Amino acid sequence: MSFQHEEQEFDFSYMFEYSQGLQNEPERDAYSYTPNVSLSLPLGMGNPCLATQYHTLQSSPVISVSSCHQTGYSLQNDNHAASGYYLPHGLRPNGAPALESPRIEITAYSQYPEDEVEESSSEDHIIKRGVNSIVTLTLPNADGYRDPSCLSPASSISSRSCNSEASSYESGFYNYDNSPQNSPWQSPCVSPKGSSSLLSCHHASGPAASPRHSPSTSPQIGALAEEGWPAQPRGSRPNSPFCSGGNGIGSMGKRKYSFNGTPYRQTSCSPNQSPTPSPHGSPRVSVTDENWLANTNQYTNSAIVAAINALTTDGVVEIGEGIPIKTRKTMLDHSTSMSLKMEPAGEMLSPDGELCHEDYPSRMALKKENYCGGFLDVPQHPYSWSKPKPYLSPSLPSLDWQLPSCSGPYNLQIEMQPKSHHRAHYETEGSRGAVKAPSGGHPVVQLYGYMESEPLTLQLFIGTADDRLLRPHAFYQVHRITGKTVSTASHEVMQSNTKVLEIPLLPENNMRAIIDCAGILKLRNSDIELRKGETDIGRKNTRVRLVFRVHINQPNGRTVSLQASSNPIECSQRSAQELPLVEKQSVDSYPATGGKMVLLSGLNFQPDSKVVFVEKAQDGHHLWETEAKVDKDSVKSSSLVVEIPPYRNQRISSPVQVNFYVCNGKRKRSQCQRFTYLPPNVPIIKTEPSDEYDSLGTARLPMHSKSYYSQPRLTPIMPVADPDACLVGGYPPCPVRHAAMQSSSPSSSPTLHDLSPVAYTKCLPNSPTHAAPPGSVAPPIQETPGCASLDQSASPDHNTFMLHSQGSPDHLNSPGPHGYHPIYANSSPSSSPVSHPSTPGATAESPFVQAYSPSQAQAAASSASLLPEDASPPSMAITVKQEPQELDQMYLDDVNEIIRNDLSSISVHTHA
DNA sequence: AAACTGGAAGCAAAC
DNA sequence: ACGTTTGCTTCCAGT
Repeated sequence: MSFQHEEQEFDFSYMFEYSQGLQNEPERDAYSYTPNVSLSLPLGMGNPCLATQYHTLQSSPVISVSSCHQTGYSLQNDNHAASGYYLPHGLRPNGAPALESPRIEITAYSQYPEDEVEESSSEDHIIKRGVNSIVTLTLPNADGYRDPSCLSPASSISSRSCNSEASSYESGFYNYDNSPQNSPWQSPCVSPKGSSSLLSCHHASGPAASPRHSPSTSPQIGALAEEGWPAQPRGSRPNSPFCSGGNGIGSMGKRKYSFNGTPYRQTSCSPNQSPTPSPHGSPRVSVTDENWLANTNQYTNSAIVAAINALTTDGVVEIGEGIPIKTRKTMLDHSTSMSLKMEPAGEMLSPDGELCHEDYPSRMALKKENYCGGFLDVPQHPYSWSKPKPYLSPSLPSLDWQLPSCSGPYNLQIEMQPKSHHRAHYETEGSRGAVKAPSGGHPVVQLYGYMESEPLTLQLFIGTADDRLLRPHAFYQVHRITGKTVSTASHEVMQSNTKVLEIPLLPENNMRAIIDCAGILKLRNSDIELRKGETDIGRKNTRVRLVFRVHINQPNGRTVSLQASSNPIECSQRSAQELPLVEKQSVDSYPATGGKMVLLSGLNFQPDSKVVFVEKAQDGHHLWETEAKVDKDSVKSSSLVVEIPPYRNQRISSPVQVNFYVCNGKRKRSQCQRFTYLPPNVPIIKTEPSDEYDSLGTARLPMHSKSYYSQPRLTPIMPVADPDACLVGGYPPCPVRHAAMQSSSPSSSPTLHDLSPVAYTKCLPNSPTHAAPPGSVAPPIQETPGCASLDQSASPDHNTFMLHSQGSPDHLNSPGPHGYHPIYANSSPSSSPVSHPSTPGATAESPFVQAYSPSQAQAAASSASLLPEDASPPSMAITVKQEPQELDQMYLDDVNEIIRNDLSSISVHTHA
């Protein structure tokens, strides 16, 4: 943490630079995006909102943001769409799109002195900022895979950074954390100089920034300058943008010698980067008033941006026009700034910096256009990818935004989930091939409900699989696979330092794509950790998810963006070989009396494997832990039968969500799997037998498709239901389809986020569907309506709590609405799973919908706020960290433990 | 020959 | 402070 100061300073410098750059950039605007962008809206509309927000924000950024959004929404014709986005975003207090927020801030600063900004609460200023900020977004960053600026620098909380984060959470900031990437807060907060903090987010694009940094910075800069680090060709060792070279934490020592040994590295890197290792996280913790202000500002900006995005996404044209050209330009610039990694495949950078593929099918070109245009609402013109196009319009939702998997008639589903393990390759290695499906084939993604003849572009990026909100993974990048064996065309683009693979979704193929062109690249931890603003730690952070997105332009000019994330994928060699993995469980819930045998299917089970049920408080403390009885005789490497232990309290009046994991040794634990204890009188959820079950040959327990990773279907806790749905713009959530695999779960459920569940819960009750079965393989689970709702409600523990507590009531409450979104948003990630509507068209409104229906943004908001209370008032008190529900806990656990320790909170251990 | 794969050595961080 | 364990990267070699 000592570094913080440095960082802050750096940030400052960055800001400086950035702002300058921005200003200079005016030219770029090239495209005015469309009306959509027009974010104007917000502005326009916004004034009121903004102003309000602004104030609000200061107090609680989150809230204010929400409100804005809502307001915006309400204003808009379609609230839905907007809402959708918001919801997802919601989490981020920043709400806003993480990425954006940072950018915004920067701009603002540049134009407006910090002082002014902070001081002035006037709407005008705000507005301006918003605008500026937008512009800012465009900032070129070059850093490689992850944009410091945009992405959450600190974003990922993971680990240690968590500490700080944790604290932040407590402080109520945690929301931000949620949106790690985005959250401008992260780094910004830290800096004492509040404003500066904002800056911090951005990476140093320029050397200038570096000055402050320790000398070491240079490397980064250099790297950035060169290419954003990703650019390097495989063969050559790319240095990661941040070379570890040496110093700092990042250096971690490892491979310092690399010099000798590995020529690659360092070379490019400047030896000195001192990255300020300290994760920004600390900053959060240390939020001071000043910081707060700064944050607030950011926040505000973020909020605005978010709102804008939302609107934009929706395609609200009206708004768009208001936006200054400049802004747009900036945006463009930004795109330009984006570094694309060139691949042999023939991709070309357009002058703009955009990546173009030669080989990409013409259709794709069209799509792309749509893609770009769509967001922007720019009239679509067919263009070839080769054309330099402004990269994503600002309107596109940030990659760390939580989006629903279904909206209205559309439903984006992962029909075939990827295998739970895929050894990622380092840049120093050759490709290790495309991610495969358990069957030997490849993951399959399909968009249901799309009847147009226009091809669409399916985006794919590597997301996190921890308990926090889904966001681009800092340590992994999707890698485009080409060759004879690859049947799917694709092309890469960089979006906010995250490589995104774009794959055509063709009507002739029923909008179905076989993902045989996506591998996973592992970036050196030291390189990433050195990045400025990066708070995530790479160690043991080896689980990822494939995140798919599709943006559908609507006749009304709006764009519906859907997202589906896969089950978690373990990417480390070792883990894949040693860690137990639970893919399915025959029973998701059972009365507190326990006693029922549950069949677990998965990998790496051993005769001495133990199954441990645990219940944790929101703050991560163990409330209860007991080892279940394993039927040693039936243990197979792929299956294991355990007896559900009785819950510690036989008198529970509502479902209680707990977790369990398989343990092969001290540090060899599977991710936590969810399990719900039901009150004696509650009907048990009915599960359907799974195919696998038979295959296992083991007990005849029906298997739930759940995988650890998979979203919890049943579990109320999980955001499963798709928050997404709620989120989705414009359309009511789709009935869940459950395809199995779906990604569902957004594993993302970040600790913080878990909140969503609450909202979730409420929504869900009605919809029976949410539970999503695991992948295609598993049959959907049948839930009893009652049960489902119950579960969710039950879960209040986690879900609900998280939200409240974390956010600190204030957030949520204050603006009312906001709380909402954030929550949902959070959940959404995970939710995705839930959301899949089985039938594309199905319209059944999900509870969410009702609750959130866009039009009623406010209502929703209010409701949202209400929900939490209802759901789990108690939880409110609780705090902070959520436990990862589904996702990978292994790693997370470690991280969480660290955090806990830091927090020094008292833990109660109850051992059964 | 190139792209995958599987395995493991070597080193540093975490225990 | 020291030894052991764990995890990360890089290499090597086989398919």
